[in-house]
Amino acid sequence: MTQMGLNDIAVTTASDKVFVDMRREIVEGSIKQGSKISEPELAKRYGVSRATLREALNRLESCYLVERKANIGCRVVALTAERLIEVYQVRSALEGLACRLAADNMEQQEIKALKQLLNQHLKTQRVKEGESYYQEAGDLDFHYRIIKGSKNAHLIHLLCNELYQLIRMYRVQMGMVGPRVSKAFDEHLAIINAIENRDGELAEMLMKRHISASQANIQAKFDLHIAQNSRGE
Amino acid sequence: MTQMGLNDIAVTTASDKVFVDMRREIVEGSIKQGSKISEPELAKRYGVSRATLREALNRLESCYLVERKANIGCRVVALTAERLIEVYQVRSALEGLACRLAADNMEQQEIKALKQLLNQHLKTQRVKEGESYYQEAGDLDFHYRIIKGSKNAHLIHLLCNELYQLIRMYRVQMGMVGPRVSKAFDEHLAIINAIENRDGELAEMLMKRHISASQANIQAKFDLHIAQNSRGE
DNA sequence: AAACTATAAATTGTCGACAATATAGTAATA
DNA sequence: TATTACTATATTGTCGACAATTTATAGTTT
Repeated sequence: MTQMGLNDIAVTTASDKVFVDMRREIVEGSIKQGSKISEPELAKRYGVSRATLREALNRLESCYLVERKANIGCRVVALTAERLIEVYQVRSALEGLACRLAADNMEQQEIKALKQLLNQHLKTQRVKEGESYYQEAGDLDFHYRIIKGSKNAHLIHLLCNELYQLIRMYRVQMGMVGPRVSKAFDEHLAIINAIENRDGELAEMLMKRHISASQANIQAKFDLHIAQNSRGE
Repeated sequence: MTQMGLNDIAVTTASDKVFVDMRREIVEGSIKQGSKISEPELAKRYGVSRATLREALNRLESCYLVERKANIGCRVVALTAERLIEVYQVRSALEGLACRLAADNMEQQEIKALKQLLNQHLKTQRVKEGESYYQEAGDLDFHYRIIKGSKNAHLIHLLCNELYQLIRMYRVQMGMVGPRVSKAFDEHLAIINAIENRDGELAEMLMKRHISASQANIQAKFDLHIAQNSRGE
């Protein structure tokens, strides 16, 4: 289950590769948030020309991981509490929509498969208590499947390709591991049940709540981080 | 009121200019929807190098006006009925959110100014009956102000910079002039009233309906177009 | 005649170098 | 000492050329 479903882009060209690599490094924090990006330096580091690197930077900008200013340059996005709220407001609206559409458009078979996946998560999770990378991947996978179930290509692109890396970045860098696993599991279950009953309205509401809970969870970690850092730690 | 509020980007660099020019040509249809984009040809036409043109193409891709495939090239987006539905589902969710947030976050002064703008539209519209370019610009302006009133930077970017050009493209190329002006005006009025009363829930609902009506309106023109074209016209 | 193969042309991807702009450092002035 | 003006350095923007890939063409085979 390595990076499963994360982004099924065929990596053909050199700039594709640089894009995928940099994206991982930014999300995971090896390229630090808020840091300036030097084109000559990174081009050398990845062994490509500046043109190729810039192509990758453009795509990173498209998924909100870097910000660009003309004649000034590129910066890795800074994870602030304000931005977290903004992004989650958008995410909630969009995934709520996706979930409502999924209730109408998911095939019976897709629903069944997703329920099986949930059961499987339950097992693995119980076994690998504490180590929640599986949960991280599993949670993502769950959301991905529902989004795809909406059958709205534009929405799928918006969430899976553009927005999700930034959300992942928050989760990874805030160290989202842990205690929400079982609760999140129950919420997932309720959502898929609503979808199975073709109750779009309920599915949308449940998804929005689920995302709100997730946001609150990250927010708490965030405030903790801030407190630690302001203490000069 | 020329292109007012459309996109307040400072056009400094050469690729900026090419981006803005091409965007206009695509939206207005002088570069035809669905057509292949030849980099050498367009670079010559705009008098820039391919590198500069490609930079512009990347940005056009970010606002959904062209689609790119590795080693194959760039195509102008094709306006299909399916895509219209998809885009408007997303737009409805996002602008609904924006409207709800605006009810909380718009300054009293902004609300007042927007009401004045509406009154002004009413006058000009009555005078210039039929010629609805003003309405087109006015409608956009109304939506822009509410979106900005949400004070959610991510949402503002998503709608104003990324999504709106594609929506404009549908409206312009479907020849959206006309009979919906007075109805739309009343809907605008109801929305701003809800915002003034700080009733976010109602404001969101009204905005979603307003957008649904707009969609239905475009859809009708679209079906007409299809019918005409299939008759070999 | 249709379908497959091989070659030629054209298009996109990538590179290194130069031009334009911004930043850092230094000297001069109040 | 603080501030401005200027110079030098570094960074980004743009260009033209080459490499890799795709598309079009011609030729061959069944």
